[in-house]
Amino acid sequence: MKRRLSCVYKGEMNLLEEYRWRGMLQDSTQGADEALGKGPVKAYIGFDPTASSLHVGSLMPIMGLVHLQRMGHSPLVLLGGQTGLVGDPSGKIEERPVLPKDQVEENLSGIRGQLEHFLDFDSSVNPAQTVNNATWLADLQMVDFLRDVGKYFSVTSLLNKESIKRRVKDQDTGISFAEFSYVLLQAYDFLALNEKYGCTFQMGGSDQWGNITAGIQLIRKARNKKAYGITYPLVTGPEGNKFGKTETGTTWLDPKRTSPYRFYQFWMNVDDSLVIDYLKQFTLLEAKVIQDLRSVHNERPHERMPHRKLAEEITSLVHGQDGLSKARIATEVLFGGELGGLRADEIEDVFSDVPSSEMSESDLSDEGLSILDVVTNAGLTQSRSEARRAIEGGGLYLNNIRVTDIESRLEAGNAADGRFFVLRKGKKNYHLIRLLH
RNA sequence: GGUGGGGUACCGAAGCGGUCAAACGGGGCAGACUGUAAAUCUGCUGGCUCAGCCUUCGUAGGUUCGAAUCCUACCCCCACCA
Repeated sequence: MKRRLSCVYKGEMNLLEEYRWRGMLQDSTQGADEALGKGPVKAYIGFDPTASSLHVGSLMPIMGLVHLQRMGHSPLVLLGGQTGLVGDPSGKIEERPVLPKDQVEENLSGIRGQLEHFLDFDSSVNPAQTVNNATWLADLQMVDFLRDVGKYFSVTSLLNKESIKRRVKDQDTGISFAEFSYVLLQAYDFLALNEKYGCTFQMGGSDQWGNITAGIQLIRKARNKKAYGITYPLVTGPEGNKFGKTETGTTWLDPKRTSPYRFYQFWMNVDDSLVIDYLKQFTLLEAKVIQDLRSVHNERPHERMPHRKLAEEITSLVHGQDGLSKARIATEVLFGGELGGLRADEIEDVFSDVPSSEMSESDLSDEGLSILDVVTNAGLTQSRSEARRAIEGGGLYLNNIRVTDIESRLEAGNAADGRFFVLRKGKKNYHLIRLLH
């Protein structure tokens, strides 16, 4: 059920124009437009293996590659297995911790798996490819590197790079030689990809501009060949704050780290002022469709159609139809919908994020347990008194049905599909009890 | 070291012999409204076997039928003076 996103190159479609109207173009080097117009190209983006999963912050470059492939170009994904061992100083205030090698390995395979949701690696015409720069960096000799690459860089110009300048100035943190040299490694990556794969484009976030142009210069000076670069704008939240972070942490693409439900909710909760931008940047919907969504939203904002569409599109892209339907069921249930029709495995799935405990059937023998005790033991309330007040105030639910009687007892017969008790205090405080037979 | 003021529930702050589980404000929780937002409104906000009982007003004693409130000692804070 992998989507076919690739297609044969058609000269009349212009990638940069697509990026422009979608608000995905920050900057491009001279001649990039013409070079793309001449025929299919190979373009690469490097992904950082600092974690075993990508998060929503990487979505812009990923979508960049998706558009690229849809226009018949070939995307190349560089997994920086080696550069990950050094650490890129761009956009970082402090030196980063260096990761152990086996961790980097593990991260690489996780990331590769996620990209398969977006890119077509099996196309006969323009398949996506992943490359690990260990291929050329692992056995590189220091002296060779200095001669072939180092020679082309002036320290003065390196010191003038924004990412380095800022760190050199800061007396407290400074910059290590490893990080200082990072830009050379990335430039060398581009050179290597250019030679081995005929790659002529590099793309990346706007913080990568300095690294990208360094690569282009190296290719020009060392091989007298032309190469190009494109950067995507930085995605920010409503107050310019960091995108993708919520109270519960980073929003990851890995369903084990961020459940499809939470992922879906992340997009549902996007600020109104940004939803149209995000539709352009993170979905493949066409201009006309997005325009229509915008007018619907202006007329009936409370329906939040663009949010729904945004959440659905991206969730199905990242987690598939299956993930989307899980997220939908979870949304309905977690916002107070009926629990009755759900099967045990669906309940288990919906409430997988929720604190839970277990109880054996014998605990509930004939009399059952006082709901007050159950709620308090589950940690939903601090004391029986508090549980009592919650019920009196109408704020306690069993299996999404309001509990009205303080005296009511929990019995095996109440369990949803015979296996679960779903306790809820207020709108969002859940506790799941598994009934063991 | 001297003088004065003070320690009250999650926080701020009233209370100064019984009607005090303790006003009021903030925060928190819940309900209504709503767009899963904000604002607003309502209720709750020590524990329990809950029309009752038990434990709480810096700590330890005492006076009293009865103490957060009066007395004694101690501990800690703050202000001013040295």
